[in-house]
Amino acid sequence: MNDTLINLEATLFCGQTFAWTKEGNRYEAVLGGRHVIFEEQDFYALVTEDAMLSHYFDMEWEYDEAERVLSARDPHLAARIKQYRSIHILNQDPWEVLVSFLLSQNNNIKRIRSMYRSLSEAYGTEVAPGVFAFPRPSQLESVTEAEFRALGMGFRAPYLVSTIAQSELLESLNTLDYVSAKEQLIGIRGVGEKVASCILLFGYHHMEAFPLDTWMQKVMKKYYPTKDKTFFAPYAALAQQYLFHGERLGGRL
DNA sequence: GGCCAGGCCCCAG
DNA sequence: CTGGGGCATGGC
Repeated sequence: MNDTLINLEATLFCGQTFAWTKEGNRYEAVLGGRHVIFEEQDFYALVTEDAMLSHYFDMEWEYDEAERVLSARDPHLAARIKQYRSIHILNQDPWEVLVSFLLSQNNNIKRIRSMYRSLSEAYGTEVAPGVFAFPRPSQLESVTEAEFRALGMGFRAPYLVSTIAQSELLESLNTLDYVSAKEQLIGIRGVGEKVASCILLFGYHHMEAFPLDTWMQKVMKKYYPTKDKTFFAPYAALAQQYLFHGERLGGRL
């Protein structure tokens, strides 16, 4: 792990998590009820001695090899990888990912982050002055649809209510394969193909996932009109993250 | 001040 | 099974 590289800025703000803030070179979030705050230059020392964070930041996966394989396969992707290396896929709490991406539909990343914070401040545990954890299912089980609407959740409010009632389903997904787990998730109201893919990728590290949102559909049409996710196998998810992030921030190279 | 956003549900053909 | 309208809200 000593020379494992990570692009913290891109990893934490490429749309896979909505939990982090950055001021100057200081990163801050609440992970597993724990207030995590560090300066960029202290990151590698921190993850070396902290197993929970090392796992969260996915410091042991084969990013070097994956970046090499993907770069060799396609010049556009190679340019994106060079531009943003090394984005990691975080190991997040499936519950937070499920709710975050429920909120994501017909929405923008800025406002998803704001809604994530609203839920935390309204129902989560305060772990430090003014710093709130994302609420656990038990903290939301008696919240009504009207209360979620009053908090600005809009048409997603009923999805939140029914999802909270089904949250225990997440426990059973660890042992399922990708296809079976996705079937289970799509059974939840408000969870479709795309959101289920995101949950399985960001919450369960299924690196064969390939979420196709509006940005990725543009990318596929523009650069890969005759291809699909199999072109990027077995690293489809990582390719997707670079292509998505690059398209959002950089536009055409 | 319209337009649009990491979609999904629902209903018509 | 495929296509397209509707949906709450706020950032731009």
